[in-house]
Formats: sequence, structure tokens, C-alpha cells
Amino acid sequence: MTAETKINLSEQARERLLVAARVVFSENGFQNATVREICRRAEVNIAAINYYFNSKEALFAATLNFEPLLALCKKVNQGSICAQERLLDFIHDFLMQLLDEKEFSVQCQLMARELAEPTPVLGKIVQEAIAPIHQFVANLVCEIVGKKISEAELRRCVFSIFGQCMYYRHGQPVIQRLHPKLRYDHREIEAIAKHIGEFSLAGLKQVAQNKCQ
Amino acid sequence: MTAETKINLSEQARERLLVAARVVFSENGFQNATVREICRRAEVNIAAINYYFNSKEALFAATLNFEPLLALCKKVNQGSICAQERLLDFIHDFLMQLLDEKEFSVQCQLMARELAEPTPVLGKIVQEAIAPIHQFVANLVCEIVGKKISEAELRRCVFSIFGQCMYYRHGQPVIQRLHPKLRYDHREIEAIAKHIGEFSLAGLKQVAQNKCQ
DNA sequence: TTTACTTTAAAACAAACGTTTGATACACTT
DNA sequence: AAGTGTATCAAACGTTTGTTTTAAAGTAAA
Repeated sequence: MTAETKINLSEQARERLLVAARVVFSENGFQNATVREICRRAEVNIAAINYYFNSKEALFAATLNFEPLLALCKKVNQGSICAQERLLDFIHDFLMQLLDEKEFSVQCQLMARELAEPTPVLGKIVQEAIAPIHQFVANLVCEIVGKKISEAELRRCVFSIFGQCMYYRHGQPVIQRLHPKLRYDHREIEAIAKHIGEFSLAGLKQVAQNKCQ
Repeated sequence: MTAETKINLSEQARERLLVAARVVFSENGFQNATVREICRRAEVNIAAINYYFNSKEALFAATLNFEPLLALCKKVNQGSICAQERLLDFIHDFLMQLLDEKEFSVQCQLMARELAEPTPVLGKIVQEAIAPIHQFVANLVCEIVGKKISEAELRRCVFSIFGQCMYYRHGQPVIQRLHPKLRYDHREIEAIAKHIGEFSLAGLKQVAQNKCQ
């Protein structure tokens, strides 16, 4: 048995823990997720979490992966299309990551929970993921409405865009009860993205007009 | 000592519990709020909760009061102004109830928490409060864009409006870290209301145009 | 095989939670 | 004065939580 194989074997429990933790955390949030359920799903002993990661919180921090979200900004920026189109693309891709249950959106769902239910890791999440994509959208908005907009108004525009997107996730428990038949399949997500995109572009145009007067 | 005085005295503990519970629940959410802190604030014994209300959950249900929110719809409807103005008024008053810390917004904050963190009482809240005001806004939107809009698109418009408003509350832990200086005083709330109002009216106009084509 | 080290296992830990108990004090009726 | 029902209290209950302990099993080098 080679050294690599040994590592792979000994790392199996650690890897299984990470996979299981991502699922359980994203389904129940940090606080409601129990180490016992995570270990049960990962098929490891209860003590494994504190053996591989010192604490439940450190395990949670280890499950975080900001790359998909940050990659989204870079991907959108690479296209040489106009700012409006880039905003539409961003909203579409962001919603896909946020709402699609089949993809690796677990990451995004996990971070979305942090918004409403802060944990000690929230500071890191804001600094490394949320702040950059807020800045990214702020730059897009600046391009679209021109730079004559105030800092406060710019912030409100960014909040309007994210607010519309996040509501579908934050409000899910309510939405599910209001519209029990509503499912977030690909067609529905595309329709939502189209709506929010057009809605927001019209809103931004109005804001730009206001400031020109 | 009259019978009425006796009742007032014996009801004091119950009333203090309700007041304290509203504060603690709205600050920490249902789950994070502890019966011990509620009792400490109310200056009653720990057994009082189960004495007056059978359980923590029943106490929570007793703290709910949908009237301020429903009254808001009626008040806005009484003005005989056009639908656009009524929507602006609603957004303004809704944000005031949602964000103002000094008023009796505790109720609204408490219910807002339910959105992201469902408890067994959520069903009641949705049925008696959230569904009616969603329907109220849906009616306003219908008036503004005309009835030619599809049910799904109408739903998305309502979500866009509420999403923008709720983001300021749901996202508060994040917003606080992104913009530490931002405070929700009356001037800021009015500015937010003005922004969301104009942003949304422009969005709705765009939606109406789309459906006309 | 012995030795040293890593990984797993069951059990127990301390703390916090909502809830219940049983006793006590009080006001009012008979 | 005795009896009755209400309100309050400290204390403890039974769970559940994340974490730790202690020992056993497994693995690789000597």
C-alpha cells in the first residue's frame, strides 16, 4: 500500500465529514445542525469532528468555499458585452447558484443562511465573498446609471437587486406556504431571472433619470 | 380591594411576560430566545411561563399581533388616490413598521424573523398576516399594470417589492458589517422608501409594457 | 515481533435548554 | 378560624447539545 493510498484512506473520514456537513448545514443552518446527524450521515464516529477539525465551528468554516461565487463575477466580466447585458447575466447565474437544488448550490444556500442567522464565521463570509460581489454589482450599476449617483443611492440600488434575488431563498418557508405548487426548476429560475433583470434595469434607468434632473 | 384591582394585580405578571417576550423574541428569534431571559426581564419566576401560557411556543403565539400590519392595508386603501400613490404609501408605512426601532415595530421584526427561521407558528402567521398583505400588494400591482399580466408574473412583481423591503431586515447582520455607519433613522427610512417606490414603479411599468407587446 | 503512531469506538462530560414539581404565601369565602 | 383557590418561588427533572476522555484497533517501520 503506497503512502498516497494510505492518505486517501485516512482522509476518507475527513472528506465524508465535509460532504455530509455541507448538506446538513445547508439544510438546517449552523445552529440547528447537530454534530450527531453530520456524523451519522458521514458514517463516522461522533468524536471524528473534534479529531479532524477541533470544533463544530471549525468544521463549518472548512465547508465554506467562496470560489463558485467569485468565479461568477470573473466569468461575467470576461464577456465584452455592455453593462446591462452583464447585469442580466449575473442575475441569471447568481439565481442559478442560489436556487438550483441539483447543482452545487449547497455552498450558496449555506452562505445565504448566514445572512439572516449570523454565526461567528459571518465576518469572514462578508469580507471574502459578500463584499466582493456587492462591489461587483455596484460597479455594474455605476456603469449603467453613470457616476453621478450618490453613494447612498448606489447602495440602495445594489440592495434592491440582491433583495429581489435573496427573497426567493430567505422567504422560502413563507413562499412554500403561500404557493405550495411553486418549484424552482430550471424554467422557473430562468423566468425569475428574466423578471428581476428587466425589473431592475427599468428601476436603474429611473434612478439615472432622477439624478439627471 | 375591588375585583378589578385584583385582576389587574394578578395579571401584572402575565402582562410583563408578554412585553418581555416580545422584546426577547424579536431580538433573538424564537429558538435563540430563552425562557430564562424572558422571565428575568419580566422579573417573574421561571415557572410563570408555563403557569400562564402552558409552553414557550404558546407564549410566542400570544405575543403575535397582526393588527398593525393589517391596519396598514386598510389605511392605505381608504385614501382615494391612484394606485401608484397607494403603493408608494404602503411601501413607506411598511418600511416604517419594519425598520423603525422606536415604534412598536417589535411585532413586525418578530414576524420578519419567521420568514427565514420557521417555527411551528409560521403557518398561522402566513395565513393571517402575510397572505393578506401579499394579496393587498398583488391587487395594487394589478391596478397599476392592468389585468393582462399572468399569475406567475404578478407573483414575481409582488416578490420583487417585498424582497427589496425585507432585505433591509433579513440582511441586517450582513449590512451592518458592510456599512457599519448605516443607521435606520427616520430620514434614512424615508430615503429607502422613496428609492424602493420609484424603483418598483419603473419596474412595474416595464412589466406592463412587456405584456402589451 | 516489537514499537510508535494514527485512527476509531463507546461512554461519559459539563452546560444549557424547556418543563415540572412541591412547598409556601396570600386573598377571599364560608 | 378553617377552608379554598391563586400566585410565586427555589429546586430539580429529563433532554439535548458540543466536547472530551479512555481504551482498543489498525498500520507501518524497527
